[in-house]
Amino acid sequence: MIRPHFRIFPRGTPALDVGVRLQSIRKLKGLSQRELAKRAGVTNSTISMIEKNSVSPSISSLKKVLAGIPMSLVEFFSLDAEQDAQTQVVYRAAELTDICSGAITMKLVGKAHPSRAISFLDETYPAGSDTGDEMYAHEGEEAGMLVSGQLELTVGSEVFILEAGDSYYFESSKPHRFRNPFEQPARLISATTPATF
Amino acid sequence: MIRPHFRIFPRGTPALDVGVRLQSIRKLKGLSQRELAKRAGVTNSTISMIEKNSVSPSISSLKKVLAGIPMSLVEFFSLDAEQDAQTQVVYRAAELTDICSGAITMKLVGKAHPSRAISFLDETYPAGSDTGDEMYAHEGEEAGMLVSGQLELTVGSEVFILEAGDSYYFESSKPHRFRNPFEQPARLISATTPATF
DNA sequence: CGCGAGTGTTGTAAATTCTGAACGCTATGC
DNA sequence: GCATAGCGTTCAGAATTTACAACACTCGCG
Repeated sequence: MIRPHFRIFPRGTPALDVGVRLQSIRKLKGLSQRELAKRAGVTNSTISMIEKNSVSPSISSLKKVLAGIPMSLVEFFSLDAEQDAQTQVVYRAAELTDICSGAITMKLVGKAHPSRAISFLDETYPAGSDTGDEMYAHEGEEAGMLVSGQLELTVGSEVFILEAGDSYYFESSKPHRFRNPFEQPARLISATTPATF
Repeated sequence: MIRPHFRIFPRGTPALDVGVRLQSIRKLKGLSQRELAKRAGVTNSTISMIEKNSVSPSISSLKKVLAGIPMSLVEFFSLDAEQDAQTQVVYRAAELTDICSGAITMKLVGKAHPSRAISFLDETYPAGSDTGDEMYAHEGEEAGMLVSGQLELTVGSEVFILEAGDSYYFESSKPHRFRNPFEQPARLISATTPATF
């Protein structure tokens, strides 16, 4: 039973870095290894080794550790899956439903990128409109999600057709452009940083 | 080595039945233990013990096993988390955002229930309104999510105050009622099956 | 400086998981 | 009946993970 599992771009299995992910979450919560260990009911050495990827923890152990955060396994691996999104440009609606079943929030899109300090906008592209023939390229990052309609997004040499529910995240330094060559208006919730327009 | 296994919130520790979940997925794919083991690069005894919950597999092992399905860890635990959702009535915003980072789609709510054939509605409850003093009880299932405002939901003998982002899923046969005793209007995206109104 | 409390990182032994090779069972074919 | 092939289970030993205790380090303080 092969699942097509379409991917627009590669996404090469990024070695599921449990350790790094756990460490970043722990530090985000302002916990030390020992403190988390005490809450979770494990020893600090366990935390240390997991974070250093010198072991592959058992489900029960990881569950215990995460209970000290607290965080569920689903959440953990959801966050973990976002790691490899750093180079990902387009998130298909279906991709997101694999995790949260159907759609995405802006937070999710932005969350996929480690360094985020973005403000979201709600844009509407009437039929036939575009952002100009020349490609934009400026400092910062850019994220967005198409709420309705269809929209053509060009990033670098790649051209994507966004459908409702699709979203994107890319470095603004990559030349990019939006076009709506379709008959329906397109509503896009987008964000840029720093605010360029 | 007994351990209390603390939980901050009840959420009735559903014993994370990795084994049962794996077995059902495997059979769904029409694979035998040996066949899956061969694809996954583990031994059949490993599969057997995992399914019998006689071991708590390591992340690496479970990942290998799931790769033979194929299925990601996120998907596996997402499905696993849906198990205990069958009796779960209220999903807090935090619970859902923890998974998909900020909000929920209706599909997620419905997905939690195995038998789903529901149509969603978008309802608005003005301040002070309710669905009547008598409790509703009809055949089918009911799901929904509060988009804005606050709303009081009574299911059986339990009363919940839904905040924006909270959602619910319950059997419509349980007597239930919606009330908005607050000052703000409440917008609710809900669904019933079969369509009762 | 010396001290105490904090951090993360190791050894070693105990506990757990995984393998490889059995076993018992059922169904099919000769 | 007997052999063959499939299934899931179970056992002893190898491999891995975990606990416990020590270690080295930093920081603030008297």
